[in-house]
Amino acid sequence: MSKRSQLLDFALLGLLHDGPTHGYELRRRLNEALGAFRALSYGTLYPALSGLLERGLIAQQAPPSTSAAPATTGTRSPGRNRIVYEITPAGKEAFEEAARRTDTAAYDDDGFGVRLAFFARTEADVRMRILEGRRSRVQEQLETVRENSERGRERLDSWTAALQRHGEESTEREVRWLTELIDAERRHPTDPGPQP
Amino acid sequence: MSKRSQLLDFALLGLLHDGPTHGYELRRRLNEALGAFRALSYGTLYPALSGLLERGLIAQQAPPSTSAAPATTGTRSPGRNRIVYEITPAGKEAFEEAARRTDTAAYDDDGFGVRLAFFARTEADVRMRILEGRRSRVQEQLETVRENSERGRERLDSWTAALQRHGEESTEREVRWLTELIDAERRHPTDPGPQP
DNA sequence: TCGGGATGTATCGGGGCGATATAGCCATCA
DNA sequence: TGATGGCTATATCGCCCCGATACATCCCGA
Repeated sequence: MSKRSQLLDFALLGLLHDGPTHGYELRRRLNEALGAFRALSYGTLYPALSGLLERGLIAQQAPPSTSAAPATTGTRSPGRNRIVYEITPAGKEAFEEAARRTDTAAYDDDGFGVRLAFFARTEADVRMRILEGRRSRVQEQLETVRENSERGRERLDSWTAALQRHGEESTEREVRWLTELIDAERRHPTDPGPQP
Repeated sequence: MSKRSQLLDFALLGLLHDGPTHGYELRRRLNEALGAFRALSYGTLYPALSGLLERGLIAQQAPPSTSAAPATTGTRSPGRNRIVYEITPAGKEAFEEAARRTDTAAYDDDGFGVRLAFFARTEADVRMRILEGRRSRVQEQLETVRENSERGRERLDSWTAALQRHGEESTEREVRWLTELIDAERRHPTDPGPQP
């Protein structure tokens, strides 16, 4: 179980927390929420769902037409054959527990976006720790980038320099953005934000 | 041969075009040039070098101490045993040819940074096509992101909205940055930039 | 002179991604 | 009506990338 797949499990459980849906819709929702940051491919989605199913964190509802025994995922024929999944109590528990964690995985490029997307279900103090952790992480990256561009200052041509400057400015922007989020959070410490 | 590894080959050949070096240094240089955009891991670097070696695009110089026959890469013992690579004529040719291409791979997230890093060895008209191709690609992404955030406007909480807004603004910034590069290129059409 | 940190090459397993196959649903139009 | 094509939907497979790890050497300071 890699960090990445843990993250994916978290995201899927979070989406199913809002109600039962099928795989295709889960992908659509996740890509909609994460937008420009991350996309999810089918080659990742369905194995992840199988894993969650095996561990009993989600369950599939009875298929509408086929009244026979719910076929194994493996023997099931592909095609437009909707399989609606729902979260189990164990799944809810796993999600709540994961939402309370503040691992370094919550700060890195892949992790932070997903965690932020489920902030509405995250406690206020955990939110603050994640935001601050992410900010210091990005600041570290900024320093590394600056050292790099300093070292190669003389050697690099104008286009490479432009690339580095753009990267540097983007990183600076992310720090400012995070600071704004943190300040807003401080002003309204327990505001869970507008929820559906 | 995937798009990605083609790109990596291009980058390695470009670096070796400046003179012979060893693997570790190649990795350092590439990460220095691409900075915040892309990192290169060892698990990717050495197989790529082996591939280039097999295809005769690069060659390894005789090791300094071991006077015996140059051992196969496989049987070679690890450790601090510098292997200096140099580009071959066939390698130079392959690089020049790749530098002339304007595939869609030159516009995507991974590809564009690498191509830009070697603009000094790219002809002016090819540079312009790549810059404009990249810009229209990013503009497409921007529209997709906007459609997404439009669709989920009512449903999403404030943090997810903040994430999307940040992504949207970052994409807008990239478009402006590319426009600046294009304008500068138009003003000085044949300026190859400051070279070492 | 001894130890630790930077330098350096190499491999391995896990798993994500893109492509592809399959196929039901639905609108359009001759 | 039936043929076509595009969207929805599940599923799998191979390529190859990444992170971790191992191993080995160099260099510097205490």
